Amino acid sequence: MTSLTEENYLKAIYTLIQSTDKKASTNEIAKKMDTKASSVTDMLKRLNEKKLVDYERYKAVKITEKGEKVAISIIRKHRLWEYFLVESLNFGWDEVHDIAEQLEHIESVELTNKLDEFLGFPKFDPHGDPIPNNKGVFPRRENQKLSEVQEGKELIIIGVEDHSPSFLNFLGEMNIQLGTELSLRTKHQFDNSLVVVNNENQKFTLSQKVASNLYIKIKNED
Amino acid sequence: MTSLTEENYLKAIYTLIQSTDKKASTNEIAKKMDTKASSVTDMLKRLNEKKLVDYERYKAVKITEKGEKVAISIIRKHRLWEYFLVESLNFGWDEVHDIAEQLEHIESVELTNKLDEFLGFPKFDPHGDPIPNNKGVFPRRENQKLSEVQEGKELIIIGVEDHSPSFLNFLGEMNIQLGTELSLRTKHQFDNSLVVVNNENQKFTLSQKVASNLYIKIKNED
DNA sequence: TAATATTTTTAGACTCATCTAAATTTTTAA
DNA sequence: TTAAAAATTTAGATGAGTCTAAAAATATTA
Repeated sequence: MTSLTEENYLKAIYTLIQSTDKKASTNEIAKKMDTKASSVTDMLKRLNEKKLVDYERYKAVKITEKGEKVAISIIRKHRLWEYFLVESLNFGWDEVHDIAEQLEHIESVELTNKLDEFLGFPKFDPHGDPIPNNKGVFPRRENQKLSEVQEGKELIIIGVEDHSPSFLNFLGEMNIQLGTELSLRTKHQFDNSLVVVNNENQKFTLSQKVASNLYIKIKNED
Repeated sequence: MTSLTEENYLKAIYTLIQSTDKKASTNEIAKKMDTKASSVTDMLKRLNEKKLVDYERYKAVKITEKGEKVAISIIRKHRLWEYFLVESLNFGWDEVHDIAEQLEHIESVELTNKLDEFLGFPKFDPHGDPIPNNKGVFPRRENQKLSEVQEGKELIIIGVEDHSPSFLNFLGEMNIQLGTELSLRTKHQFDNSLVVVNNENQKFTLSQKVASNLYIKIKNED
């Protein structure tokens, strides 16, 4: 049995290890969980006891296979619920995070699988993040960012890195959503900002920061 | 802010007061919550502190208006989620209780209302229990039980009192579900068992205990 | 109404998850 | 390579929710 709090720690540790490297430090976890380092230490001892992480004091933690399974299950539930909230209940993609944070802890494998089926086995959530299947396998997603694209290319927005409402609202104002097609006109050397054109022939500039938060797929390239 | 545990106590107290009379005793609450009387006392003090119940020691508790609002909100969510699980996800009516017990604590008024809308504003859940609307008002339901019906009457099953999987499975074997129409042939004086006939002309006997767990509406009577 | 039974509450302890403040270990950099 | 800085852990406390065992209050019944 894993408690709600334990599940949240495991999710944090798992995503930290994914995004950075192979281990997560106490301080990193504390920052991500918005808690104190001493609380993290306490929890790491408990998770180690339960064989959900490999932990030795003063050394960064690794997640065990058992712990990884829990983390992936939470992520699966989170993303399926986000999909449900947006596609079935008509929430905006900027409104679903906090609700999904709660729903991800509902415990019932059958519920998760029936929800998955009801939704038509979606591969990506409303932010373009891959949804693991019931075996825990993630679908492959292109990991190229808009900031890495060459001038002249045509591309499609397939995901966002930053999930904050402020960023998502900003994209909304620019008429950018998943599936939006853009053509990259110019890359300014000076600040790495980009000039892009959309399907309605609207031209606008995106800062390096914005571009590095957008996952894209080059058009006609597979 | 009400915690998950506080919400469960309030729900228990509210339903006890509904079903019995005007007040709930410590022991009754303990039984319903499957916990010890001393734990109940502790919780009643806390709920009283928060003005969710009116409590004086050694006296049975009453729920306040504030507490009632919380309880009704939990019941609303529970029943809407049950409806969703059965109607959208194809769960059986005997499988949804435990999952709904978890989902009822998800905190988002907007979610509840959007779910309600998505489901088409259902008035009754899969067990025939009334679903309060977003103002907390319950739809009216006939409260007559099968055990109170006179011989010769035609009736429709509109609800069950006992929600246990064993009872619901038993009904399933008898081909009884919500909406099932029956005609009451005979009432045996000896043990108050009933002989009924369904639409397919199958005749069977129902014990007093079963009959007193079925809510019905007399056919052609409104 | 007094004795007994039942119900309810208190006292004290436990677990989970958290905190602050102080101590320890590791890392960095002079 | 040693001193300072940073990261991490320990010690001790707190709050929510629970428990057992004992005490107190209320209800029952002879």
